[in-house]
Amino acid sequence: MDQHGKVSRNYNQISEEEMELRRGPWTVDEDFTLINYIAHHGEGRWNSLARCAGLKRTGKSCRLRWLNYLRPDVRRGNITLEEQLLILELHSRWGNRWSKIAQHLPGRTDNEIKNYWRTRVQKHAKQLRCDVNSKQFKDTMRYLWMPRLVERIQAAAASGRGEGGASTGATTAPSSSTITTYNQNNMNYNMGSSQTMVPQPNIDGGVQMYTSDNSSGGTAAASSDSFGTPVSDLTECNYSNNYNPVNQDYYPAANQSLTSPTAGYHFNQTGMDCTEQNGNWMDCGDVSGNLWDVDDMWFLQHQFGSNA
DNA sequence: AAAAGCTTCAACCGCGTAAAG
DNA sequence: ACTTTACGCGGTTGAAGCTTT
Repeated sequence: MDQHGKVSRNYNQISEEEMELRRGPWTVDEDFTLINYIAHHGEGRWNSLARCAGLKRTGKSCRLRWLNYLRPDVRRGNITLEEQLLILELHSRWGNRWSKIAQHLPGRTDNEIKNYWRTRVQKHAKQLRCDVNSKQFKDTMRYLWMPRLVERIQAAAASGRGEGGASTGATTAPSSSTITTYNQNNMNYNMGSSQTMVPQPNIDGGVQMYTSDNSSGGTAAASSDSFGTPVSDLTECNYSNNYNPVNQDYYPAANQSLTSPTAGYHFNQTGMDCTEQNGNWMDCGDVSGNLWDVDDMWFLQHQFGSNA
């Protein structure tokens, strides 16, 4: 038997109970049992924990349930703009190192980030008919999506001022004073009062952590994040809207007259400004056939001469 | 209203590796 | 030094919910 076989058997080694090991979704009772047991005895030693707690589960299953779901500091709900930006940045740096990426997103699990990547980002790559690992796609992320995200964060922060709560907690955009510079590998995006961003030579090559040094991005925010967070990922282009974390509604931005994020950027396109086309940048609910695609296709074709 | 298709995400699996014996 | 055990990571799956037709 190989190593894997051994491991697999170890988690299920209680032969007399093997037949009655439960699998699949956890029940409320099981959750309660696990929470209670860990509250009294702590984590770790998952196999014995499962046995001692009287759970008909493998240690592996208990560990996963606890880490990804029951842990008190786990954040659940929609990935915020800052988190999206961070995920894109860190993934471009580390690839599918989900747990490593998750370490920089307090309260988020590697599983959740992985799911986000697969369901949102990879889906988008698929729609653009390019490989998620291709240079084209990576550059599209870097030069198109990430600047957009930065601008959206900035816009959210701007409109959030005076809204109360819009800059509290990790679920919302940090204030503009928090966001100063977004560093990518080779360039920075200034996040001053200007709406446009100009790539600049990188200074330190580091990753700007929007949430980590701010206590609002830590576990405190996690525990208070029982309400959802903005539905605002790459594929849901509510750019013309803002999110009210209090009532969880989107509302039209009052003084927002944003141009395309690509406008003012170095690869500014002509004749493709989405604002010109419909007067409402990315006024769309989903990516399918929307302006993201048009923009992205344009970018891919002009930047690389690709027929992606 | 119902069926079909699609999306999301919790849970599982296989594997590598560190720690313990 | 070798074997066994435990843990953690990344990939994959499938059920449930949602959307579209």
